[in-house]
Order: sequence, then structure tokens, then C-alpha cells
Amino acid sequence: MSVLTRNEETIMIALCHLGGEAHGPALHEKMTELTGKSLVYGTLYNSLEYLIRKGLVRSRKGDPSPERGGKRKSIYTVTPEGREALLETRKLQDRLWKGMSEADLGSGGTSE
Amino acid sequence: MSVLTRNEETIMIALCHLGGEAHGPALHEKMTELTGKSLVYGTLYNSLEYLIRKGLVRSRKGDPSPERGGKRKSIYTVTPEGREALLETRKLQDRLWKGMSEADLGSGGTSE
DNA sequence: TTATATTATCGATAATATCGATAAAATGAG
DNA sequence: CTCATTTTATCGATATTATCGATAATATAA
Repeated sequence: MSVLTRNEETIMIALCHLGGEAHGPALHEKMTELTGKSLVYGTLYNSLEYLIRKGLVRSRKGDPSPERGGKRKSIYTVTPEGREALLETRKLQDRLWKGMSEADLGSGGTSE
Repeated sequence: MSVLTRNEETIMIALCHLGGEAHGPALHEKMTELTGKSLVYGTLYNSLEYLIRKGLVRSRKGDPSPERGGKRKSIYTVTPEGREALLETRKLQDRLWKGMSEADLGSGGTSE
């Protein structure tokens, strides 16, 4: 299995926070909420493509919004492989940061 | 400031673990130890170039190994900006993973 | 001098990320 | 029905990062 890139990680986690599945705009909103930064849509859908190609996300067609109009939704779902990749990513992060103390980051850095 | 990519993160943390500075081979060894995966040298030096360009790492010339022979070392050092970027990366990770439970990763991970 | 160990760099290519623009479908207004 | 508008998704070009394999540079030992 493989470790996720930062972007992939963000997308996958946002999806998990949304119960494991969502369509583009909902995902976009959640990501913005989590990161404080609004991603361009093209980027998001592009990245989703990579994730699908790797089997970490699956997409299926859903119904359109009942409210106004709009194209049929694509619903993106985290696959078991996706969860596994997230877990592996988490493990790497833990290993990396283990033993990193304030002191390691403190000398010179923090002047907020 | 900016959030680091996964690779940048790994390099920077390895450098920190080495006391904030090291030359290529030492860094390479530490990264291998941390990640369990041996990176090709070209990749490492290439990534270091990106980091230097962004001001997160500085390089200076050191002395050659006293043991056998070898080219003069380049010593790579984490800059204050580098530490700040690491801190920011850490903060993002914390925000992302906050609230992610075993359940979020567990349902379907092993059984399905 | 030459051989060899150590370290660093180059050059090509693949994979990801980013942006701006545009297309596709669904509904409501007229 | 036809069209304008809203919502959603996709395209195409480019920049940035990552990866690999090969090669260069430099120091010491033989």
C-alpha cells in the first residue's frame, strides 16, 4: 500500500468526516472548513481522478439537487483500500513526529 | 507561510532529528530509518534544492570525511523559516485528524 | 599517478497540483 | 415549449514536485 500525498490526505479525510461519501461541492466545502483555504474545483476533481485510478475512492451517479437545478451529482466514496491508505499515512506521520519536541521546532521559529 | 509536501516534511524532520543539520548521506540514512524506504540520492538532492529555493533549508560547504576520501560535504541546515513551516504543517495535520476515530477508519478496513 | 571511496549533481521523464475556462444537465420562468 | 439560470462536472494547458539512472567531482590510499 501507499502513503498519501498531502492533498490526497486532505481529500480523503474530508470525505471521512462527511461519513465516507459526498459529492464535489460538499467535499469542497468541508475541505475549505478544514484547511481554511479554498481549492479551485478543477484541482479537486482532478485529484479525485487520481484517487479513483488508484482505487482509493469510487464514484457513482446520484440524483440531482431537488432544490433548483443542476447536473446529476457524482457521489465519491472512500473504499476500504482508501481507509487503509489513510491508516498507513497516519502511521508514517506518527513515526516521523515521534520524538519531535517543542525544542526541535522552537529555536528561532516561533515569533507569532 | 506554507505547508510542506510529504517529502519535504520527511526531509525536514529527518534533519531536525539530526540536530538541525547534516550532509546528504547522513540525511539519507536517517530518512531510511524513519520511513523504512530507501530514497534514491538524486531525489533527495533534488528535493533539497526545492527546499533551499524556498528558504527552508540552507547549505554550506563542510570538510571532507577524514576516513577515506570523498568530495567536500555540503551541510544542510534547517532555517527558522523551515521550522515555522514544519510547525504549520503539524498544525494542519492536527486539524485534519482531529475527530478522526478508529471507527472512521475501521468500518470496512479489515473485514470487507 | 592511478585506483577507489565518498559525495554531489545532471538530465530526462513521470506524477501531481493548480488554474481558468467551458460543458452538461436539471429546473423554473415566460 | 424554449430559454435563462443554477448547480455540478470536466477539459486543457502549465507549473511544481518526485523519481530514476547515469555521471561528475574531489579527496585519500596504494
